[in-house]
Amino acid sequence: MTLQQLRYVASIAEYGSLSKAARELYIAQPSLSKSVAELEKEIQKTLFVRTPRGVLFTDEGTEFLAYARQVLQQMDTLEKRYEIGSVTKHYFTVSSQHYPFASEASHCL
Amino acid sequence: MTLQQLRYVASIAEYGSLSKAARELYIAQPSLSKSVAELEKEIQKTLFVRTPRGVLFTDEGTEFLAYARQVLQQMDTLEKRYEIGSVTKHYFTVSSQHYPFASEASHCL
DNA sequence: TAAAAATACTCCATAGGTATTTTAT
DNA sequence: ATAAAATACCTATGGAGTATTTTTA
Repeated sequence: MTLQQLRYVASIAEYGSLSKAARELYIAQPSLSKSVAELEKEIQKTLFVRTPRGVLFTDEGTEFLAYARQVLQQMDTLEKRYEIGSVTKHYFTVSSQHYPFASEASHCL
Repeated sequence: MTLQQLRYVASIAEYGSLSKAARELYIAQPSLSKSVAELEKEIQKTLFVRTPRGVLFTDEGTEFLAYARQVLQQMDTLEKRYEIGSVTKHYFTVSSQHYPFASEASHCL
């Protein structure tokens, strides 16, 4: 059981479906599906029932979610304290010189 | 920052040295060393000073430890609730037939 | 000067990806 | 019929390994 899996379950609860949660998490739906399937296997419990409209949490799933949120909250507190300028926030910058011929070329677009 | 890293820091605090903690955790000392080095780099703080007798936690390290233990405790609560017969407990069994010649051979040891 | 820790690699397990099939309304 | 989830397979990152060097009371 990993923190990632707890985060995933929390997101699925928030968005109501694996597909939506995957989109929000910027991961592929099958990756998310597999991750939670492994978690369910590990704890030997079904966290939610799958329907063509999304998922519905079981009672056990709801209880699990409560525990998961406790962990995530403590982790959040820790990260807030120590990763203010987190490494996870990346920036991508492009810079270049000004080439007059490029301005000319752009007229062709 | 992973749960593993938090567990590692907690163990190092408990045992007072990377080597001892590594032994208790059943991992190699260099693996542990690298793991905590990466954590320190991530949070941009030195958790403990290294001496030839082990480590001494800094004030910042001690504070971090408190936060880490909060997370670990919640995780522990969760795991206690859901992993009673955890997958992490493996068993290794060896079985064989009885070969008379093997008994004979053992006399040569 | 001997212990503890750090460095330099190697390897492999697994998290995540794409393509596709199955399922249920 | 269609959107959601599951399955199958592939790839690559990083966690853990061994061997070795560096450090300091």
